Amino acid sequence: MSWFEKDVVVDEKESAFLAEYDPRDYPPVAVTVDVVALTIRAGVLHVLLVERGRPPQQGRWALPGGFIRPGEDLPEAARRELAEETGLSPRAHIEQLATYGSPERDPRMRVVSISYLAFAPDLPDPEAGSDAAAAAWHPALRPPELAFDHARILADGLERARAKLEYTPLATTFTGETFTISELRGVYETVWGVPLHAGNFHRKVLSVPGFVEATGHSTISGGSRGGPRAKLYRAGDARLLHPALLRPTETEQEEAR
Amino acid sequence: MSWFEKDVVVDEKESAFLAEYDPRDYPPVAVTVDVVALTIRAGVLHVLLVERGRPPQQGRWALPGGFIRPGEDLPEAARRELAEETGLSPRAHIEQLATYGSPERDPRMRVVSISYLAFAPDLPDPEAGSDAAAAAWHPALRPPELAFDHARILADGLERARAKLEYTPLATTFTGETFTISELRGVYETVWGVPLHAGNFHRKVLSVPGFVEATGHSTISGGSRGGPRAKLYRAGDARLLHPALLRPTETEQEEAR
DNA sequence: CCAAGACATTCTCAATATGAGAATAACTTG
DNA sequence: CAAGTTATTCTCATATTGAGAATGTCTTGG
Repeated sequence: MSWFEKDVVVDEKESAFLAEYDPRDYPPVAVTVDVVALTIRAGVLHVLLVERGRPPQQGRWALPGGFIRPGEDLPEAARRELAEETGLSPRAHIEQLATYGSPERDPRMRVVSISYLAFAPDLPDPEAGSDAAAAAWHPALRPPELAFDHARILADGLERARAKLEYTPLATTFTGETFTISELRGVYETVWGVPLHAGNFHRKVLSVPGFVEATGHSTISGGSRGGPRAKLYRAGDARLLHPALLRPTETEQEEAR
Repeated sequence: MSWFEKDVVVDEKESAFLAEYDPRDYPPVAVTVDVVALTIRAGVLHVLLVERGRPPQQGRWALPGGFIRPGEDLPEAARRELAEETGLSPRAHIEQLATYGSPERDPRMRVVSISYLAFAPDLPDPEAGSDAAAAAWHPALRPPELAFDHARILADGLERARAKLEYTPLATTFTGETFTISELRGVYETVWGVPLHAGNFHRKVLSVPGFVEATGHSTISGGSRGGPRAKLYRAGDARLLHPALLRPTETEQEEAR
């Protein structure tokens, strides 16, 4: 139960105040949501971008996003933008990333942007929406030049994604319904950008309670380049990984040279 | 260098667009910052609250905060609110927590609030500011009934603080310039709400590179209830703790019963 | 069909990190 | 001065992790 469902005291004085209250007395600020939607295609991390169809910065690529609507909640707006501009499934994991509000970030007026981070399994190429001339997946580490401060937002989203893989089972949101341990390892290697020890990764994933659960099935055939058929798993019910699956540290990587 | 310092192409079409652009075409939204300022007083975690001096919800306690000003950056607004309403030092650690924008969260109009989390060493009682009838430290775990959705914001801030102690040296921002290992342990025990093993904590803190560095000095006298004089340390230069200092897990706590 | 190479899965071993309990010694207060 | 507290260091058993390797199953190219 949230506060506004309780008996909030609204006496005469407060009623009078609300009646004469003029929202236009406050400095105008526009509020938008922007979405950093990530997926993995052909072993490379990709981010969804739209080509701006109108000024400012027309023709440049930007994160999908737009103004929030009256009566619309923030996560709702983020999901709408994602679906609207790209036709993406509304089931993708989505979480708030951060809010950007530097006074100079948009030349039109004061714009405060609440960014969201979304993870999705490999999806078909998106459809262009009304606001965008085009929408497409781009390599997340080598994107085209981005509009506004979206390069910074993307960088923050990538770092959040890398960190989240450590202590949550979110890597499974990049895979299909079922997956092999190797596919899961591929997600980690792609997002972190480092190769992992196959044997240790296997041991670790199976030892963390609730990370994955066996389906009892195996792949129909071995890998395209050989190897036995792998067991298939699905996401478990854990929301946090205990103990966490930590990235190799810098010192360890230096030692490996 | 940020994007707006670069050669952004502003052609005639874009200039024309900017000229005829009317910010008032967008639905009115007010943007505020709210600050969850935490400190430890007498071994208890406290949060800074102000008593609302005007409707709505006049008389209720709320997090310090207010509308952002034109041309003012978000972190800047958070620091200003903290200093303005309470006289707190602007040097306290402050970081963005999350943004709340449910359409029903304020009866006046659509209000989007960007919350900030601040840690400060024990400070004197604050002064009331212009917007607040009173400002005071309250126990963070048993606060008075809070206005709007501030109880939820406080809860999120507390969880963030607990998590941050694990992998960052932020506990040192709750202490003075120098501190003993026991004082540092006290911070962890207070924020996490669990007793820690003194010996293991001591070993851990000294083994994590860059967490603390010795000053070469010791306390003038032993603790108020006895014990030897303790060595004094200051915060080290690490920004992250490797390996992290993890909270006891639920299962471990259950086992200890 | 066969040999070579790829890959899933399981093990072994050494190095680290952690939880518990305890030993030592330096201070406090009554 | 005795008793109780606390800082600091150790010991030992248990987990966790990094590396390297062994095994057996498959795919691909002759």
